[in-house]
Amino acid sequence: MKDPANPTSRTPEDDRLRRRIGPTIRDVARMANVSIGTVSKALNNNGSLKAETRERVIAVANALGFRPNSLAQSLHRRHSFTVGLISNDSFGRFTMPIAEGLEACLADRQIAVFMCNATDDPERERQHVEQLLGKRVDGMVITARRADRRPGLDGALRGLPVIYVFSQSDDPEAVCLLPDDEGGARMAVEHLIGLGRQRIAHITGPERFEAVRLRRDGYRQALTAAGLAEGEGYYLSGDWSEKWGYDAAARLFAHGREPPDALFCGNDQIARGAADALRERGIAVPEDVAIVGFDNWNVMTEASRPPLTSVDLNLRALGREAGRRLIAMIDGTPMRGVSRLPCTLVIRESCGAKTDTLTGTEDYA
Amino acid sequence: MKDPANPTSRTPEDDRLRRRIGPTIRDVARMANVSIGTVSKALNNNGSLKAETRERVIAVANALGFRPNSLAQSLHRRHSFTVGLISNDSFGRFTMPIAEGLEACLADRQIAVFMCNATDDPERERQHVEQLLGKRVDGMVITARRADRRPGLDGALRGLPVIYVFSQSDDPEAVCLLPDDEGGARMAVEHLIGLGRQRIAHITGPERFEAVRLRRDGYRQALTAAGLAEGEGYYLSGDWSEKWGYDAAARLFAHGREPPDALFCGNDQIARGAADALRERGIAVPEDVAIVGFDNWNVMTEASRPPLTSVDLNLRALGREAGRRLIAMIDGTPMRGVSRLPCTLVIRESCGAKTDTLTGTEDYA
DNA sequence: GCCAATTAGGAAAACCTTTTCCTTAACTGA
DNA sequence: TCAGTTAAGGAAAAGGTTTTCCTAATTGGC
Repeated sequence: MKDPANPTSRTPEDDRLRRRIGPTIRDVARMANVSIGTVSKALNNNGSLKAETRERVIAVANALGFRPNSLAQSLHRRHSFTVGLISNDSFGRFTMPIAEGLEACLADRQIAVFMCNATDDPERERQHVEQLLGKRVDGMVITARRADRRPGLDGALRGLPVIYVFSQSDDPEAVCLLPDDEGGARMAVEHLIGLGRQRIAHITGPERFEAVRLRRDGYRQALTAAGLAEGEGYYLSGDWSEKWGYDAAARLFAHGREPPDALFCGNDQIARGAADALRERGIAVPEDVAIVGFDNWNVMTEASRPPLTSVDLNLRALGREAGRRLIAMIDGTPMRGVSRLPCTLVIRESCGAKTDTLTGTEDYA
Repeated sequence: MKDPANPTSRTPEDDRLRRRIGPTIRDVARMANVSIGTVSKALNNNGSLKAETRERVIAVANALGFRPNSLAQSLHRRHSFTVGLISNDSFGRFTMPIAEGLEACLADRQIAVFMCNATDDPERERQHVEQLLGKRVDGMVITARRADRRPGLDGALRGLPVIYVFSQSDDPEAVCLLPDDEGGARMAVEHLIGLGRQRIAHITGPERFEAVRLRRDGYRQALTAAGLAEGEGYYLSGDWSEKWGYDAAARLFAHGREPPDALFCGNDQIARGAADALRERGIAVPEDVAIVGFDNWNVMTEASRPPLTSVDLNLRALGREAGRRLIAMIDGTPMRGVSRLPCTLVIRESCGAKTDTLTGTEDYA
């Protein structure tokens, strides 16, 4: 049904197509009476074109609502301006702030983020990696893998920039970004010592978490540095729940022997549970016992009575930094090894100091 | 520096390139001694090829680790197998389960999800939409916009499938998917009535939220249907915090007049605050007063004493359904209007019934 | 008024696949 | 043996853009 009088006129059916798909660079070229190469040059501000031509082309492109096809651009440029984020906690409480920081950083550079949830299932992870590689992502971020470090994804992604955030890899060459749990704990306990506390107990989560071990180490370092002894039975490892905090505190204060004058807790839920236990026993917080939590999860810190002093992992900052490093790697800067970013101590009422915010010092491992 | 004896041999420098970028269909074709068309046919299982050829090509492709370039495929197929998700609560507590459900549904169909955070800023939203359109997404999901409905994004995305989840649009044609707040509230209150409660109060969040108004309506419908009157001062609107729940409960039970025998709360934080207030007054839950919360946020429901019965919004299911509908729209099925998905009542100890899970009936508006 | 140098813009290859159409060869049946 | 099918696979266009190379036109210098 082609019009033999005008063989180039694919306008009728063409137009209908375009309406669904948007105008292409050819449409702009035709309207502006130039070649498609010229349009490209005008829009990307290179080549040598008369100013008038450039402006005219741009005007036509705007009038038509032309939007360059990123897929075609990527195909040619060998960069997709796209990265993948593989989460393992089902987009949980930890992945969210990381994703937010990452996305904010990358969005500034016009890089979009594919979000995938692998739920710690190696097979799903593999599928996602496969898909992302097919889509030619420029880089990849892996977050919140479980304690048990799995072999890297190294096989498939030869040379592709990858960064593990809040998560580790077996590969010593891998780039990992983590919060400085040890430093954060040390800071919290030093703060308590600075407030005159001498008998500081530590109630925390399951030891299979590296974070638990690191926070414990930080706790002990601070005690040792101040010449304080760790009281008998003052280190209590359980699960991450309020109930455990409540029970552990009850245990600490039920004994006949001298009770602690401060509790450093492995997370805010534990801290809140402990605070509840003390309140029910008529032990005043912070007067009799100071409490410091970990995570600075405002749902907990603010609802706790009194509001909790807590260590913030700065996950948003972690995400942003991951974005920066990934961009650097994509731009060719070589990177390797594990870095830890400082935590921040957010002071509220439960420790007896005046409200403040203290940030740890950088401590790259 | 071309080898005149073998003009097609781009192997030396070519190979180095390939190593970074991976083999292309040409490499497979060359290795298998067939044309690229044949490779394509072999891998996509169409065209007419001898079984032996097909297998040989596939074997070569595997050996080379060939991974088709999605960008090139999309360019040709006019489908990118990609959708955009624009969140407005900074990947908050509500977006995440929705995203999880959506991703799970779409991943089954090999569709990847771009996640963008607009933080309720129209300008950022516009930028993200622009970027996504450039990337030629097949569809778009908008979540968790604020109460104040903003004009649709309708201008730019002529004809692109868009679905609003947990969020509304001015455009009456827009496809919206929401939880059935009203039905969920009705179910909760009917459940309390069924347990013999007669004086049921409702402590809830700020009235500017449509969810608050709908839950209140459901509450009143259930009372009316059972021939019960709403007690004087039994409806209390405040903020979403534990503190408000605590204060409101204190107010309800401090008065000289007859106290409620059940509390239906607008969210779990309020419910937990109320439970704390009652416990401190020596009022037994659920014996003296039954409590039902809303959101079924396990951090709250499980830490509350006793554990909270609560209405689950089924956000994961909402996300999955959004995925299904988006796929349908992409496949050409026309859709419009607002749908609401049923909530589920998760029964724990705070209401005095035996542990159970009840799902509301479908109720499409 | 002529040659060289510069400028403006076009043509076409390249990026990687898919798909349509076409050619060749082998096979079928008479 | 020959015409007519069918099977197998190749060639090339298409998809939308960027970039390199090239041509034509303009300018400047003498």
